[in-house]
Amino acid sequence: MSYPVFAVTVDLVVLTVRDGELNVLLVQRGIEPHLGRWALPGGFVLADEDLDAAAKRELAEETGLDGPAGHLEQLGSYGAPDRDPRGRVVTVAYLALLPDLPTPTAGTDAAAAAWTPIGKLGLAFDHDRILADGIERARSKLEYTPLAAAFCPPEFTIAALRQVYEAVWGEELDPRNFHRKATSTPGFVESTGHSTEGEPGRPARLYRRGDAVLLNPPILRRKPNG
Amino acid sequence: MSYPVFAVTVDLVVLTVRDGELNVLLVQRGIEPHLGRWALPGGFVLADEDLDAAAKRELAEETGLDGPAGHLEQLGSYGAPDRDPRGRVVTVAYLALLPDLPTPTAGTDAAAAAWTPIGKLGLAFDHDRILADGIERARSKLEYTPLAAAFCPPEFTIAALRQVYEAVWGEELDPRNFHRKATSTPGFVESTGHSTEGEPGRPARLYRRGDAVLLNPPILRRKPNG
DNA sequence: TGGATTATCGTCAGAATGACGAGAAAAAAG
DNA sequence: CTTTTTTCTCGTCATTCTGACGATAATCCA
Repeated sequence: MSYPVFAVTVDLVVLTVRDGELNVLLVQRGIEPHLGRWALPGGFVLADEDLDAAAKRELAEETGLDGPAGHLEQLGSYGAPDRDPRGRVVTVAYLALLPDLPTPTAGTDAAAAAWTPIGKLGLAFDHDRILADGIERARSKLEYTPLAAAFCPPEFTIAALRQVYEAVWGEELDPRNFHRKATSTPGFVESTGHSTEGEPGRPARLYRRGDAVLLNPPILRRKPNG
Repeated sequence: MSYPVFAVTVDLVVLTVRDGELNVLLVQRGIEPHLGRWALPGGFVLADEDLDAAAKRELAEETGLDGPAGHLEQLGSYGAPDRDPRGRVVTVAYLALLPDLPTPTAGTDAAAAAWTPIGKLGLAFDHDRILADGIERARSKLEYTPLAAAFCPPEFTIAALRQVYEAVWGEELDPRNFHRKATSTPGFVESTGHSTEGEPGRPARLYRRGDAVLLNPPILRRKPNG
């Protein structure tokens, strides 16, 4: 039996919140095809490597991060026959949610790497589509899971958590109602006993991520469909 | 530049509700590897074929169905290096939700095809895992989307819709509260004006699927985490 | 004709939500 | 040092949503 031959890559939608805005990690391509254009970071899956392992490896290469911080999950696969001029390439996209980090270093095959606010970006390949799918996944996951904390450092205030929601959803939330909701949903956050110091305003209690996997009840956006 | 070579397959988790139970479409393998064992239907992606097109083609081959009935979406990709003894094979799994259909015919490479109630199945390859992921996706999608109607014929009663929820979730729902919820959630179902005839009990009004993409508010399971 | 069965509507208490007032605790300004 | 500003935290209240369940309607079946 014979069957067609493919190359398999992983591409990463790495999101973070900087200055109250949702940002994505992009690299400027240093090789053909699409040389010089901006694209999602990624690369080929190695001969003896699992897909998840390839995604973790690429994430570590691009961000220097390889601890358990943040969140990484598979987003979906994209395999249109003409999506890569080099031939038949299927890419498995992953979504990563990370706390704010220093500007990353450009990896091999990349001329530059940068955090970029989301918007109309004109990326290489089908990466605009993949990015849009990743953003929608992140918006939706914030409703039903405690993953907003993946955007925060290990200890964070309720206000910081709320600003994550506001940045990802592009929607303002009432601080008082959000505070009630975050602290009363079981397993969302747990108090550390510490507080902020030196910031303007009343000091805020610091929390860490709770052990819930799903938020019950969820925190719903006002208009999931627009 | 050189990079590893892969084969790419699509595998289908085809679910339906039969006799109040959630069933999955399985095929008995007619070729090596795993000859004679039960597995999810699937096959290789063709040389000039998109992933979604391959999934649609396989679904049509296995069920004879190719209209817009039911629902088909990508579930996820699985690519552990040792998941197929023939070599490096990445499979893109799809989830299909269909109304109850006659028993399907076995396709090529399959000795038999059958609807099977879900449970501990011992499938070939990593298909137990893929099936479990598909079932969990279906359970979750019923909470937030109107996709339960994909399990029903074009016109259906509220009771039939409720029985879909009960079969997929394995949980009984109060008929009166479910009726209120289904008919009051905007875009979930719309009345056709017809009613059932010849069934025991009071005739039930028939509905068709509404135009909503998301249920707002959602219909939540009692214990999403177990 | 009467009972069984299922659909549909209604009621009521408790939970969750949205809108907003008000006090607490700090830094910043005068 | 006092006042103002800022932000956090708690509380109130009306509205909506949910779960539990009673009651009636409309058919089939014996």
